[in-house]
Amino acid sequence: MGRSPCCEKAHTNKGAWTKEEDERLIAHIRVHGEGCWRSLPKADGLLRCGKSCRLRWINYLRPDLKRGNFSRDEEDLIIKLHSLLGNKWSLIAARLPGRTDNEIKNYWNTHIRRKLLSRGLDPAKHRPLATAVKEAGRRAREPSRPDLNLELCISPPYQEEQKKPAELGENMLGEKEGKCGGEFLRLGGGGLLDCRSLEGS
DNA sequence: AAGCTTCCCAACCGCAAGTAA
DNA sequence: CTTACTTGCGGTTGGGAAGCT
Repeated sequence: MGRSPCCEKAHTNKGAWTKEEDERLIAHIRVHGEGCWRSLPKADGLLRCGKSCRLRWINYLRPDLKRGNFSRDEEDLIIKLHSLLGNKWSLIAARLPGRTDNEIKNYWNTHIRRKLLSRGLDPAKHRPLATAVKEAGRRAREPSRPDLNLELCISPPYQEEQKKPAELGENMLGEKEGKCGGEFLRLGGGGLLDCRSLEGS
């Protein structure tokens, strides 16, 4: 695959976005919609590379973003999804409306990961650290095998076209607010981690 | 109050995948 | 089929805020 620099670095701003830049970006997307990130800055006179514009919009400016603290249910769901999907933050985010992959990744690294470690659990495998180490050794001796096809057991991600949870008084799992996504994930409480079990650590 | 440390999150970087020419 | 370009993803980092001494 060919690769090229995403932008002419000499002519672009870096670092924190100013209010004016935000407003320009929002105005542009209101008129033209999302997409064509590469040509967006040029079209709108923004001294930012397209990548940066896309990131700013997705992670911060999008109107449907929830922001604020993660609820216990969200945290629980993240742990469950992570145990199935691993570090596939975009897939996890697709199942948490209003949350971005970046936000979830940050939350995982700063909160959940630490909680799991302090309980002696391997955040990568969701198993006790000693077991995880043993298993790593055993796997090294075994022939490699493909991962489970998770798409088979996880329902499609939340999509904007679907009925909005707020309108239904339900979350994206089709459940009343306040429940985790066990059924949605076909987990059925099969012994996976529950964030509540980490409380008080 | 000042200096230091830790925490958190927005943003950057590099790579891979997708796709148009 | 190959190349060039764009988009999206995951890992990492910089710096401001908050907490501590």
